[in-house]
Amino acid sequence: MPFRNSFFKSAFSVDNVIFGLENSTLKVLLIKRSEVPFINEWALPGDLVRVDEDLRDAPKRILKELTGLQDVYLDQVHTFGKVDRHPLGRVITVGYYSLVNMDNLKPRAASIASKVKWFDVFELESLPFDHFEILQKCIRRLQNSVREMPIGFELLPERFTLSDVQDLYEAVLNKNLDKRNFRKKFLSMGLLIDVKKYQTGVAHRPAKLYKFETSKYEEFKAKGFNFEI
Amino acid sequence: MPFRNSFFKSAFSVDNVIFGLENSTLKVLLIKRSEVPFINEWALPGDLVRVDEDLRDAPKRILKELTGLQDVYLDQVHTFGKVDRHPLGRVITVGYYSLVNMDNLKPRAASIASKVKWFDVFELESLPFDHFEILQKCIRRLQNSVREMPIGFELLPERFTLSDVQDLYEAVLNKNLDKRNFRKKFLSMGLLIDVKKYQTGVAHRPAKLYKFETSKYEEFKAKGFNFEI
DNA sequence: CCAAAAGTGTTATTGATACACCCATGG
DNA sequence: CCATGGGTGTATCAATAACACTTTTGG
Repeated sequence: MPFRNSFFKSAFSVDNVIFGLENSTLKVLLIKRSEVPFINEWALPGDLVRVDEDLRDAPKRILKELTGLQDVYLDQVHTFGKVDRHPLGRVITVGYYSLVNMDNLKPRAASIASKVKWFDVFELESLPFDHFEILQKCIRRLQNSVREMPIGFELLPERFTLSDVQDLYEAVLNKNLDKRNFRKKFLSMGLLIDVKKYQTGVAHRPAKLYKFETSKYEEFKAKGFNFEI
Repeated sequence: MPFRNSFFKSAFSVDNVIFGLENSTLKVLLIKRSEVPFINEWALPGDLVRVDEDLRDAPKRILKELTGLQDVYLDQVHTFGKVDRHPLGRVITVGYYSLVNMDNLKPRAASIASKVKWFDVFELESLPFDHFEILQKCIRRLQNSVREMPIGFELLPERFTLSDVQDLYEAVLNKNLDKRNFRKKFLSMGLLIDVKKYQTGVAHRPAKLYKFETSKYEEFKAKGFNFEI
């Protein structure tokens, strides 16, 4: 590898932890690498930050390449900079996580990858580079965020039931929550709008459908809402 | 400036927000820059990360150069990467904050600075580069940390009174707290050891002295203690 | 009529807030 | 004896946690 000593002595990259929700399970989107090192292994999607590109635009670009999505929730989590974290040179990487709605989403292999695939977050046990550590930090950050603010609606379809929301919270926190307490608390926040419709075609009592009140959400975000579930 | 187009197309740096406490006021250590750009202006101490240096070691190095201190509390806060944040080239910077005990501490001008000086955190209104933004993020991080875990003992002398602790919290949070409630709550955590001594030479009833129980602290940190004041 | 998930209230416990006076010392 | 900060307890209110049964639909 001529890498370390040639054009590229040091560089910065971003790595993206893209979360989705499927069957009440928290998923993460990985790519099958088409480049050395770790070619053909499943890893976090990432790329070098271009010299004329704002740092924050790099994860946006990757997200758009892989999913076609723009304007998704995106949060910077931590920067990883061990000298030997990349076997081919000095690369400091900034870890971001984002939340996307998996409905109608067909991630496509982009230039950086030969394949993309969703994986169960809590079943992964290792990843190349320090990607496993990055993933763990992002999970913890997501869990903390979800506890203190009503985040994660990005993971739900446009109209959803209260049980969907609870499933989401249980998937993210990876634990069960009390139904009555959850509903009481969540409804009292006034973030949900009753759309006056019900589920159809389900083999049980159909649930009320809600949508999400964006304006209230922004208000809460602005003054740092304290949400503890 | 030949900077932008010559050896240095892009680089990463760290910037350090070093907090101290003096007269119940939260302070931050700034340096008077001895280099372009912004020569002779007061700014956060920072430096490029060396190619063979772990990211986390860079703020440690700076801290040691300026204060002689090692093993101080250090937390990575955020990475700043606007294309134009540095006028001479592309520099992405990682912001760290640390907490140091100002007693017996004589910060010295190091290679990066002609002078160093403590400033009142809440009186600063602007700084060069995006340092003001970095400072603000670090303040918020410190405030959140202090709210949810018993952090900040690094800012106190080895033996202190309960009022010292309250002063610390008030300085960090920049607001007044109820004395009885504070004491009740703080003592109930069991983090303080009564050293069975009292202040001397004060013109009022002398206060009990405490020291800090490190083992309990580590225990709390490990399981993510929930401290809300 | 059975299976499945939706929906609903009350009680007990815990934690948060608000608040005012006496105590020990130095000067 | 005065000024200064140290030290203490209670009552109210709000939030959290624990807990079980009825309802509506499809098959």
